[in-house]
Amino acid sequence: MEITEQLHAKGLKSTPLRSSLMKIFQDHHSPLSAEELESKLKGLDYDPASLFRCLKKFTEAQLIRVVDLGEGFHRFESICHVHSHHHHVMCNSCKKIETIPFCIPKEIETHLKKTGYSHLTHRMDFFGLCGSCS
Amino acid sequence: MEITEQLHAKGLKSTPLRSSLMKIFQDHHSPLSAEELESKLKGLDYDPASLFRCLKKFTEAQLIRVVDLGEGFHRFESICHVHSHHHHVMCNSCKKIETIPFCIPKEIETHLKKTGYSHLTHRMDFFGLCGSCS
DNA sequence: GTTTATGCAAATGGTTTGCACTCGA
DNA sequence: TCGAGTGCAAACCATTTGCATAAAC
Repeated sequence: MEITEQLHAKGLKSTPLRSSLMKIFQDHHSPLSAEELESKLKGLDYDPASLFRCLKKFTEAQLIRVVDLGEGFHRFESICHVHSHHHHVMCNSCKKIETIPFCIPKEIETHLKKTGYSHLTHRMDFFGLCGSCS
Repeated sequence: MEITEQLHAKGLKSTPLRSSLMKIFQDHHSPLSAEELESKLKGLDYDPASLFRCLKKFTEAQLIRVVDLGEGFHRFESICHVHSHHHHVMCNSCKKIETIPFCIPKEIETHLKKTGYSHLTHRMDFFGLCGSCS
C-alpha cells in the first residue's frame, strides 16, 4: 500500500512532512528519537512543533508506538504487525538499539493475576555494552 | 545507625532537609516522586532546587536509586541492601506501586551475552489494574 | 469550501545551574 | 575557618499549546 493510502486509511491527510516521516519509519526498524528524526528530515523545511504533532497523530493512529528507554526523551518506532510485541537491548556506549526475540515468562504475569492484578502489560529492556564496544 | 552517622559515613553533611529526607526514605519503601516527597516535607522550609540536589547526592552516594516508570518524572527509593534488586507493578488507576519478588529468566541474559553483550543490566516493570481498582 | 495541518511564538513541567550567602564539622 | 549545602532567580530541554495562515481533499 502506498504511503498516502496508508495515511488516508487512518483518516490522516498526506503532507510532505507526514509522508517523509512514514518513509523513515518504514526504512528504520529501531526506535528513533525526535532529534534523530530531525536529522533524517534534513532538507525538508518544517517546524519542530509539527513534527511532535505528527508523532502524536501517528501514535494515536497506531502507525507507530512510543518507546521510553529512560533517556529523558521519547523514541518512536513503526508498528510492524508481523513482530508486534518485542523488547530492546541498548548499548550504553554507542546507543545502538536492538530488538530481542524473548519475552518474560508467563509465570510472573500469572502470579500477578493471582494477587489481584488484571489488564497487565509490561516493559522490559536490557542495557549493556555491545560486541563492538566491549 | 543514626541518620546523621549514615550521612557522615557517605561523606555528606547532615542538614534539616537531608535528615528529613532520610527519615522519609526509611519509612517508605515504595518509590516516591519529588512531588510526593514535597508533600511529606510539608512544614519544613526548603527550596525545590535543594531537594533535587539532595536527591542527586543521595543517588551518587547509593543511599537511594532512581526509578523511572515512564511517567514523565522520576521516582526515588531507598536502597535496602537486604532486598537490593527487585521490580515493580504499578496500578494504572490508583498509581499504587508494589515490589515483586520475581526477576527475569537467566536464559535471556545468557543469550544476550552469547550475542556479544557484556555488563548487562535490565529494567522490568508491570502495569495493570490492582485488586481494588479492578 | 471545509476540514485538517502547519508555522510561529510563547508556555509548560520536570529538573538543573550560577551565584552569593550560610551553615555544619 | 572553610568547604559543602542552600535560597533565589534564571536557564534548560523535551514537548505542548494558542492562534492565524495555508494546504489537502
